Amino acid sequence: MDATLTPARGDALPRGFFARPVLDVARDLLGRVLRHDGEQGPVAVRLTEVEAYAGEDDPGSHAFRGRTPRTAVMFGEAGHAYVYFSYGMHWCTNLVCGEEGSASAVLLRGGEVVEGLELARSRRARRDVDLARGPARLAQALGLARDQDGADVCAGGALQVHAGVPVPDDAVAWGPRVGVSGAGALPPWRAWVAGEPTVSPYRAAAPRRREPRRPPAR
DNA sequence: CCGGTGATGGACT
DNA sequence: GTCCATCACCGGA
Repeated sequence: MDATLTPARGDALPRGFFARPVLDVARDLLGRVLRHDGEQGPVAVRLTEVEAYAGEDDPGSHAFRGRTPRTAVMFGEAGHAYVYFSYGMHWCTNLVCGEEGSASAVLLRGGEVVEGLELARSRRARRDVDLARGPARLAQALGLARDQDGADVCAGGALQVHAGVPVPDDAVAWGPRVGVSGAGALPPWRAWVAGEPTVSPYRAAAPRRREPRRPPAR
């Protein structure tokens, strides 16, 4: 094989990569390339921002209240995608980690489109740097939705994580999680590549203001 | 640049 | 009925 034919992509990461402690996987996912070969064509994203969720003991995790039909994938084998629907219009993508049953996962929060730029552009967004900036836009750029929930990324299927270029420790930044109430009480489990423009802006989890219900106008 | 807020549907209590 | 692991758009400075 001529390795120079796909110099930047590398082999798909094996299941053993994901079947490790979630913080290790989160850190090591930075710089890797998530590729989805969908019906409309391939799009690949170099991951620049991720967030770790520890499972049933983690108040911020969907697994916190135990196994439900929606979260069943999280309780399964590492190396599968957990894709969930949020706010009535967005899809977000996680990769299940650790030992089976640990329900730990890494939320993919941001990346840089490195393949399929035209297709990603056609799926909306204004500036290229925003195409996969934020978990919902990342999923949208790649064309990930309900169909990919539970997909095995280690089985040679349409969704794979390629080796990419690992990021050295001194280029990895850590900070509080985004959009999770009580995130400050937890260790900083969000990791990103320092200085990358594709990292989503940090916003403190502002408690939703509760407005007293008023009767509908008119 | 910043903060406020509406859109919109499913999971869960 | 309430709560979202969000985003885009708007108006103000």
